Amino acid sequence: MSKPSLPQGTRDFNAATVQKRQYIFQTIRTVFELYGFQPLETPAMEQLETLMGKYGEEGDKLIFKILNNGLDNPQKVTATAEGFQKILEGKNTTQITERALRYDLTIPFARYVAMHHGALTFPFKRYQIQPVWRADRPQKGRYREFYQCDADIVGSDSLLNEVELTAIYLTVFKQLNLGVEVKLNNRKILLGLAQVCGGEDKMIDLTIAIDKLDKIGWEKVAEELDRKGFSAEQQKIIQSYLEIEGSNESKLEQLSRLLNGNESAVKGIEEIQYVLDYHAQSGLAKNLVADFTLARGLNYYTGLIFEVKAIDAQMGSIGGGGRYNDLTSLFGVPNVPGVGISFGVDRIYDVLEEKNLFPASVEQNTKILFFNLGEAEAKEAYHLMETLRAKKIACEIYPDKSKFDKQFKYAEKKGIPNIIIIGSDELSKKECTLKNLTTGTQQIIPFDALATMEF
RNA sequence: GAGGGCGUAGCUCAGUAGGUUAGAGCGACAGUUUGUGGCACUGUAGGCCGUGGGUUCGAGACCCAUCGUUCUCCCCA
Repeated sequence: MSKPSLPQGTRDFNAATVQKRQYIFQTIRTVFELYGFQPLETPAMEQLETLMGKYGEEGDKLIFKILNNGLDNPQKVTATAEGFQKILEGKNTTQITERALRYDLTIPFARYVAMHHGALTFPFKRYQIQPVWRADRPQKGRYREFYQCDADIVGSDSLLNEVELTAIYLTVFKQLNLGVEVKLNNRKILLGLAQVCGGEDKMIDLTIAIDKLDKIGWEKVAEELDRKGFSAEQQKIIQSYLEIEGSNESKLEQLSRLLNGNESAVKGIEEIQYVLDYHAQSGLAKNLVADFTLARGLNYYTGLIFEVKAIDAQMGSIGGGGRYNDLTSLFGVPNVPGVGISFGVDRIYDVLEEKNLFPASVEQNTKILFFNLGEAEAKEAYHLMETLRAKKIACEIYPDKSKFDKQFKYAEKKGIPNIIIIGSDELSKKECTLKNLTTGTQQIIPFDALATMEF
């Protein structure tokens, strides 16, 4: 028997970690509900067909596929062999795999809306907090199993939704006490730029190239644009576009001048302006940054796009989202516009941990440990615990009659702040000795007085 | 998908140019102390040196593969 191990990129979470993660989940969940979103859960696995082709070529490769059962069935050897042949040719086949682990929460949500659109009340607002799986190579801030927390609104074109979703970002990170920048851009602006520089069909090439700006620098981006056939004049516009700096106000103005008159860009600028205006008074507005280099890989986005970056942290984006006009048409139900955001809990955790931003209070534990000094004493302690627990005071008794030393050390290790000693003396006087381990002080408390105390 | 670093006790790590029986600190356990912890002292346990193969008279050290981990690229949360 070899040593047990975990699959690559997966983790166990100990008590302290779970509590800190719950703190993040709870913060996000509470804010989602405060904005009128309701929960949804979908299965860990989906039909492979539901997921394939939705995340681009790279994405397809990163989907965890589930091997069909019964491939070794002698009656199916021919079909299985055929299936493997197709796999080797790079094709997918239900003969080998027909299910896969979900890759994100947005596509399963779109599938859900498509399946139930007749029964849902629109606008439909749902939030979803579940793990997703990607067959990516793990590294810092990247896992093969990680949680996303999504909130989406479908069935409404209103920009008020974008306003609310950005407000959710700002509120959650304020509550988590984490400094962030919520970047805003608009696919309509990128489309406008593409129209001005070489045509709509080059939009994808263009966005991929400019998305790399902060990584490889303008020189390399220009090289790539050259390869993709952008003229010197077009590159000059793109360069000016990327060099836009200043306040949000000033950036929008510069952009407006640069792409003068382009209908799509004008619309995109107005939409960003709309969201910024709504937040102008809030005090959190300073964290909203118009960033025209933001592209986002998923090409189902059609309007405003968002990305959240923690300030002063070596970590990729910790959240992202945007508007998609027609996601459910992938599943045969057209004309359901939507907009959504996502929080990457695992990365948020890593950043909060690195910056030491978890409040001490998240590590909830036992408040009182009753020492075990024998059968009769333990029984009395048990009755007292019932009273305390009814008052929601977490307490426990050391299960074995052991030396003081051992019981003290147990309390210490678990970080239990108080211990109660009931020995034969106390038992006969109907009182107990309460000791605070942090201060070292102790007092005698009558049994009936215990339940009225605060811990 | 491409490339690099690392993997020795529960934890953090030593282990020189391959050479007998693989070490330390912390932790755990026991005792000094059968109703008052944290300190100290004494002692004890704990290792298929990630796994499998190879080179060698001899491998924890070298080679190959594999798994895990970490970092970079790609892409992303």
